Amino acid sequence: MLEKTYRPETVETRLYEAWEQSGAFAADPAGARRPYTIMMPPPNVTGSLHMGHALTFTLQDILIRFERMRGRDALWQPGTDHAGIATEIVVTNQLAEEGKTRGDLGRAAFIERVWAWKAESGGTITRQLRRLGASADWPRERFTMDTGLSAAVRRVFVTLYREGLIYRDKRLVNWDPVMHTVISDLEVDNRETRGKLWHIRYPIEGEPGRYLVVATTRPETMLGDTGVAVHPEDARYADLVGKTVRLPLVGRLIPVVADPYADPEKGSGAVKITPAHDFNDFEVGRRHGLEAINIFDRDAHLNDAVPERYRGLERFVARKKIVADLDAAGFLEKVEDQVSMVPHHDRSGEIIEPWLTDQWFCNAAALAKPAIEAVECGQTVFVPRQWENTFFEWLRNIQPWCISRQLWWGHQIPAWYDRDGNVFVAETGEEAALLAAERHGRPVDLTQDEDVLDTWFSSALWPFSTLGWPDATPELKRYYPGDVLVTGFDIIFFWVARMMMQGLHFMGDVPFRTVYIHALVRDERGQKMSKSKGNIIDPLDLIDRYGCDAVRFTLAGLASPGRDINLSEKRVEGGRNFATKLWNAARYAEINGCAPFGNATPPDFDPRQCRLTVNRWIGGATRDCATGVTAALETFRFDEAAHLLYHFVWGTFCDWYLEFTKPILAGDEAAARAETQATTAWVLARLLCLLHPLMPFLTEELWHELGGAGMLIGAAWPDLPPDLHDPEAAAEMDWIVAAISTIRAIRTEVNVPPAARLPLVVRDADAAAASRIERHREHLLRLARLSDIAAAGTAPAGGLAAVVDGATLILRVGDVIDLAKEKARLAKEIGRLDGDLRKFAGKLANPDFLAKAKPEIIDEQRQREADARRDRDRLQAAYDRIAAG
RNA sequence: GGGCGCGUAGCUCAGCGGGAGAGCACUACGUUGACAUCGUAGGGGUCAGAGGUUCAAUCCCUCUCGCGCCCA
Repeated sequence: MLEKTYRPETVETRLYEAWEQSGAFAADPAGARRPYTIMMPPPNVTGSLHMGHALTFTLQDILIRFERMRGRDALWQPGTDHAGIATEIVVTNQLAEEGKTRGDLGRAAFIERVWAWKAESGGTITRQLRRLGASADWPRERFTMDTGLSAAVRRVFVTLYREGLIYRDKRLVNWDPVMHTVISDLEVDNRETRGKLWHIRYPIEGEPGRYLVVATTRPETMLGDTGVAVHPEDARYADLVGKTVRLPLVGRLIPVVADPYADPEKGSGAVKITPAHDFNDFEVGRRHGLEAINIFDRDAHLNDAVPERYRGLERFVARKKIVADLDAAGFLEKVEDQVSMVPHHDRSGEIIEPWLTDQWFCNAAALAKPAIEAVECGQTVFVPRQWENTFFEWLRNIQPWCISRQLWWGHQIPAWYDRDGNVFVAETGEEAALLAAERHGRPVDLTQDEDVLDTWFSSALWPFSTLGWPDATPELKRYYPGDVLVTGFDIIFFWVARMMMQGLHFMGDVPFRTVYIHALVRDERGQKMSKSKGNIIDPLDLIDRYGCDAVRFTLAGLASPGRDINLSEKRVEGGRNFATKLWNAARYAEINGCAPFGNATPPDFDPRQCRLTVNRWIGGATRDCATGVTAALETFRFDEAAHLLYHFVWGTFCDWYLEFTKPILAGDEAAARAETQATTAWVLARLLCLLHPLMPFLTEELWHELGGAGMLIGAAWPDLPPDLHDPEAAAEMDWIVAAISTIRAIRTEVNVPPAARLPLVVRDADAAAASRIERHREHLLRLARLSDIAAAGTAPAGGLAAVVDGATLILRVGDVIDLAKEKARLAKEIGRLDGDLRKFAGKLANPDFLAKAKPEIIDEQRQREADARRDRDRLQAAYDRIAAG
């Protein structure tokens, strides 16, 4: 027999191993089933599972298990990402603790060290995914720096280079002066920072004593100024355009130009132009032919392009000195406090320095066009749809993508240089050597580009590189494009857009048909989880304490579209309680001979053949539930699926069906008992199937315990016939539920002790109500705690009246009844109905309503009006009887 | 500044043109061999505000206020 409560810790590991070892997660490329593919977004190889992972992988696993049960050949392609910068930072920090630097080791030793770290910690995240129940096809696990995937990276790089879509260029880039690497625009985090606005006087050449005041948040870059801009329509400065000013501290003459970039409202309205150290200034400089003078070295220390006294100073040290010097020389007009956006590296936290360097770029605009079109014409659809705007917005304004990084951990760029700096791009060094030899007419020495590629360059290829591309593998043919990509909105730009671009370019088709964007997981008060706030909820800790299924069910239930998830432990407790509820229902079924595939259950049982109304009713209700859950999962409404199941299991199956059928199971009518056992077993088996994608462990365990054949993970998804639904049975049982609920409510209202059994008198029952009462007499007696049910033509004394569709129910409570209180209770109810009746009357008397509303709506209103009137009249009669008595 | 989203019960959220819902919390009472991780019942809301469209608005449109996020 099942234990009293479900103990996840005794079940989860055992079942997961059983699934994995049986090959239940494996795709079947050679089979005949239609494929269903989800590419797992590869987590960082050295990372560990956080709440966001728990959400995204739970949702993916739900879809995979659902479609697998629906008969699809499900491939959930797992793997991990080398996460260039993130991993390099981790290992560099480890070295720092040993008092060493990356440079002390040298490139080869450093990379070896990272591989060692990967070997040590790389299994963590995949072990944690297993704890979450993720049914990924593990033997197909890939890593972005695998041999195969690295070859794909080189093939893509070389191809795009030859197509002119990858090129080398000298541009202003985002430079991290501590890590000494460039990063892409997306990796820049603009943070609001309190700073100052310095107003500096630039003397106008040829007009002694006159100054042009410029306002800047970065006075130290003035050493690289090559112009000053004012707005073309700014009358204050109109006469200065075309003149020159003499740069303080430097002495260089620089022109005043008219450019709309200068905002007359901001600061003094005049801005210094430093083309080599500001992205906007770079553009202004280009428009006006201004020189770009680079004043920083790779450490953001001032270089030889500045006056000698400032050379070698770190940028913020230089700032202080320059401000002091300007002040001393009378060039500083004023200083204001100002909050401005300062670019930081999102990983290292360092302040970014815009810096002119040679880097590799990818022509993202060219690749973006097909990606935009594919979403425009619906080849790929975002769910929720509104994220398409975000996608379009970014792709339509996309800038060249800087793909080179001055790191060691990653895919080294397949470009080689000869001594003259000529570049040879090829998939291998040998090939590059051949190209060089051809060019020079003899073999020459080459050195490979030191840089590596942006991590996202390889992730962008994930949907096809994991399937064996560039080889034409059967997997590639079969599983590309994937069906759904499940991910968070924060990587639409980083990853989704780039997979779209590369997929379309190299595979000629989108990488996935649907992109399901889920929300962020926040804490219970809606705050973002972070280490510094100390509000992190660890999914593994939750799994330990509440069980994996409770966590999964909770997350699914909270996954409403377009809304962030505020997770509280109370919710998970609710999920755990639900698991216990289901467990106990199954336990009850087992005790009563209703195990799904036990001896009591004929294998050819068809619930449509049931004779008892209660069994016909639950069969139909199960069908309705299954239909709803299927529709919900098909449309990514995980919340709806969870809620439907919760309410059906708890509110319908446990609260009513199991209660209704207890007397049958305990009774001695063999046929009725057998039918009920079979029905209970049948419903329970379907419920285990329907719940399995959300709660895989609990359902699998129950499946086994109750004698299910094979493994539930491989069972078929319930596809129930429409004629299971029996409207008459549903109406009848709904009536009984309403009658019982009504009687219970009255009892509570007048404080009848729960244990007391009271007689019920039924008055003025119509034929349907009378027969329902007769057929379900036992249910009413037991669940409403009645001693007797009698029909009466006359009103009994001392009764509490209530109306249930077609009958007046009078609960006899004897002499204890307080007549005044009862009159008040009835009057209140009558008053409520009168209010409803006024509303209906108003509507039904409105000619516009009758003329314009849909006929079925009018009928419905009429029916409701009639029902309300009838109920009101019955209550009024009861009231009158008391008043008369 | 541009864009997206959100204000519904004490809290967290569904619903999104015709009867205001769930979970949790709260109150009262607990009975029947699945379950106290439970049962039964109850209280609690001018659906942010103001206009408009409509026979009908929590739902559609406009504006206002408040909050969040993304991009500049």
